[in-house]
Amino acid sequence: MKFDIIGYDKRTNARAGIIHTDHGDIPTPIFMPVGTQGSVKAVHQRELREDVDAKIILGNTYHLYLRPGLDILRAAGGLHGLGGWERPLLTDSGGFQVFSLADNRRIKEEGCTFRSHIDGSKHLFTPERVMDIERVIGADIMMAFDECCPGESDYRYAKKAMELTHRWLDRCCQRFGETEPLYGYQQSLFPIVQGCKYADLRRQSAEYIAAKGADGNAIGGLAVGEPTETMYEMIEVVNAILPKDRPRYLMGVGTPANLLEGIERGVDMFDCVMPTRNGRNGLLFTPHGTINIKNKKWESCFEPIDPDSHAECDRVYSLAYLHHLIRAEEILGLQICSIHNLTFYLWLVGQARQHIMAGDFVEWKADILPELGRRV
RNA sequence: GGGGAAGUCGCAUAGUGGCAAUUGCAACAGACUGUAAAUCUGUCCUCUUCGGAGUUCAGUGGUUCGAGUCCACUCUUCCCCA
Repeated sequence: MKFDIIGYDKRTNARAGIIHTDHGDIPTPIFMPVGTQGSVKAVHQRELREDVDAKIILGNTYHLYLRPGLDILRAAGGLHGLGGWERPLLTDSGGFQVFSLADNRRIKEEGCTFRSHIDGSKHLFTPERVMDIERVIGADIMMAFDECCPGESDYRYAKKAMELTHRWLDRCCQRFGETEPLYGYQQSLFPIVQGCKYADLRRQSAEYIAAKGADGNAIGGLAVGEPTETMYEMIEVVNAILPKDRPRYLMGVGTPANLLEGIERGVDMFDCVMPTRNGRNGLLFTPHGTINIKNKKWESCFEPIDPDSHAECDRVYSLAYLHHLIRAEEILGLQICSIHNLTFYLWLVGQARQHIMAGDFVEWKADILPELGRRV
C-alpha cells in the first residue's frame, strides 16, 4: 500500500491524497461505508459502485468470524471472493465489540473472551488470533486488536486500557510480520491510538503507534460518550504526532460536521454506521441539514429527494413517496434512505477534497458547516 | 314478530364495587457515531405555573361512603329462529 498526498490546505491541516491498494485507488479524504457482516445494510453492490461510488467498505472480524466462519471465508477466497466486491476492503478487528458487547466479554492480558451474541458460545480473541482471522478475511487494510474504552472512563482505567492496547499491538505486529496474505495481494496493518479523553495519554499512545512505522494509523476510542469538543481536541493532539506521510483514520466517526472538523485537523479516512443506521431509521442527511422523513410535513412534498444527486434514486423518487414507503415499512424505503445518505457522505468528502485542492477549503467549510446541523 | 349477545379515550381490546382506566395498532415527536439496531424512547381525554386540576366508560335515572363495574328504562349494533 502506498499513500500519495496531492494537495495541502495552507491554512489548516487538511490534505488530499490517494491511497493505492491492490484493489484500486482510494481518494482521500474518504468516507468508508460500514458493512459489518459483509453487507452494507440495504445497499446493493451495484448501487454502492454506481450511485454511492464507495471506494472502500468495511467488514467486521468478530461478526464474520462467527458467521459465516473461517472455513467458508477461506474457501471463498476471503471476503472479496465471498461477496464479489472487487474494490478495497477494511476489516475492523473486533476491538469495538470489546466495547459494545461489554456484558458478554472478559478482558485479560492474553486476550478477550466473548460470548457469541448469536448462540452464547464462548470464544477467545487474542491479538494473534485476530491477525490470523483478518488474514483469512483478506481485507486490504487490517485493524489491530485494541481495547476501546468508554468515553467516561476514569484516568486509571483509560491508562490501563491504553497500555494493554499497546502490548496487544506489539503482538499484532509480530504475528502480522510472521504471516503472509492468503490470496495473492497485499494487506496493511493499521495500529490504533487509544487514551480516551486524556491528552497526555493520547500523546503517549500516538508516539507509541507512530513508532511502529505502519502503512497507516488509526485514532480509536472517540465518539464513545465524550463531548464533541473533547473529541476535536484529542484529534489535534494525536495528529500533531502521527506521521504526516501516512493516512490517518478516525474510527467510527461520525456526523457530517464531525467529518469536516476531522478533515480540517488532518484526518484522511472515516467510517461510521450513522448514514446507514440513521437512514434505516428515517433520517436523511442533506447539504441543508437533516430531514426526519417520518414527519407528517413530508406527506405531500412531491419534490425529488435531491435533483442534483449522483444517485438515481434521489432524482427519481419524491420525498412524499419516501415518506410513504417508510411509514408503510416497505423495504425500498430503507434502501433509498441508505443510498441517499451514503451518496451524500461520499459527496461531502469529495467536495472537501476538491476544495482542499482548489485552496478554498476554509471558506467552503465555513459556508456549509452551519447548514449541516440544521433540522429541515 | 320471538329469542340471545353486546356498546370503554381514532380502531381493536382489558376491566365483575376503590379507576383517568390494561394492552396492541394507528397517530405525533425524539434518539441513533470502528452496527447484537428495518431499532429504541417519549407523548397520546382536556387544561396545567408539571405540583396538580377538571371532565370521562352509549343515554337517563337509581342503589352505594364510593359505579366502567350493580338495578331500571331508553337508544344503537350484531347473531339465531320465524
